[in-house]
Amino acid sequence: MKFNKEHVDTLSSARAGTIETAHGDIKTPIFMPVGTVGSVKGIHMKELNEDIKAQIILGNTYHLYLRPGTGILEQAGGLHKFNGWGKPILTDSGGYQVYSLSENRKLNEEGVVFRSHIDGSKHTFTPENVMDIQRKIGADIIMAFDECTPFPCDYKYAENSMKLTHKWLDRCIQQFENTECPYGYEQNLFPIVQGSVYADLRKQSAEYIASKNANGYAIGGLSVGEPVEVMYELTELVCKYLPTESPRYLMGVGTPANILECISLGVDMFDCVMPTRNGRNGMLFTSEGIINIKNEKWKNDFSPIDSNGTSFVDPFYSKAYLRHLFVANEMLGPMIGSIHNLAFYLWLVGEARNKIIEGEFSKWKTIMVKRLQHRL
RNA sequence: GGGGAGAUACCAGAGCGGUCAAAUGGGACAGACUGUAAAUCUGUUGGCGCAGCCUUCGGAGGUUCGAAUCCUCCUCUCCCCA
Repeated sequence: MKFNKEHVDTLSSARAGTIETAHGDIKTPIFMPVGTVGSVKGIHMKELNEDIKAQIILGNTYHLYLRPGTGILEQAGGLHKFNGWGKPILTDSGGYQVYSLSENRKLNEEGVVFRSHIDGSKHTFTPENVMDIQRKIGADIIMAFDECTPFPCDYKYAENSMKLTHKWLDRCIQQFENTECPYGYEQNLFPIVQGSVYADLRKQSAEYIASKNANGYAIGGLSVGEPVEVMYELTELVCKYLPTESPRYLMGVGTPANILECISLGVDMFDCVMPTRNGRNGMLFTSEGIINIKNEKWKNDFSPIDSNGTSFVDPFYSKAYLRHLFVANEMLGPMIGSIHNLAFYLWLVGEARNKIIEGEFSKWKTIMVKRLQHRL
């Protein structure tokens, strides 16, 4: 994998570049739609590709391991062939599930024992087998196994957790180097910075991770409930210690405004369930602000969802019609909401890239952030 | 014509002497959602000067310290038989 950093903003740390992978190039900054179980919920590959213009999507190790299982994925020839997405894929390691499914797991030095949320069966995840699973899934970018710390999190816990994540990283690297992709193309392992909300731990973690000479670096453990200002401060801090010549991935972020702010801090890659989950639940992100399409005020608004939108759904359906679909509990409503939001997110990062290249990013960002947060 | 059942908040429907401004669904309205256990979850849904008070359970009377709950009559609905 190669990262060509093409432009750097003069007034901020924003960068525009290209990541070259075995399944094609990714123009950064980029937003990656989340397809946990191998499916971006409610979205056809054709829409994802042609309409939303996604360049890379996510999958999840924990979920794909449980269902359909690595056996099926190997038989299929990897996730790309299984789900029909020929472009790059990134898989999360299950580190987020250590946090989100904390009720259903036991953590120790060796790894994590999960009690399956599907059938209650027990499954041990270690840095080694998480690498093996991600090899079999066959994603272009695979993530180190980490513990995403909760918020709030006391210093001692954060410190121990960070040290554990570092030890696990070394084991991940070891296993990664001793194995290869069963499908014959290149995979890349991204290490993850932890350290909760503590600046000294974050610095320590970033420096540790940066020493690993990886093809990309991720920032984890943020957007788990801490104030946004804290998230921005720590992202800024961590970016200072991560190599400038490699892509940086801020995991799980975020709102459109979060993304623009963090692009300006030097982040290149983002993923978040927000455009799909919130889109399914009737919350639309637009360049004019946020719409709750279920609200009564849209019932007789026959104007387009977004007349300047980039997806075919935007001028094609009216707000009144989309509201009707949600109120009537029609599955088309959540599908349109998801397509719109994803297309908007991809438009937003594409526009950010253009502005960086044009040297207009900082000015544009300031105006956009205000508009994006406005509630319509 | 004979016999039976019932009328409860926007709708359906519990409640069958006090702990009832009235369960539970649905609907309506609003909110939440950040590496997805989520087509999910939460709140509000008689009025007000709101830790209290006022007016509500088809209508009118009555019994009782106290009635959505018991009695009488009235109005209306549904079911069965002829």
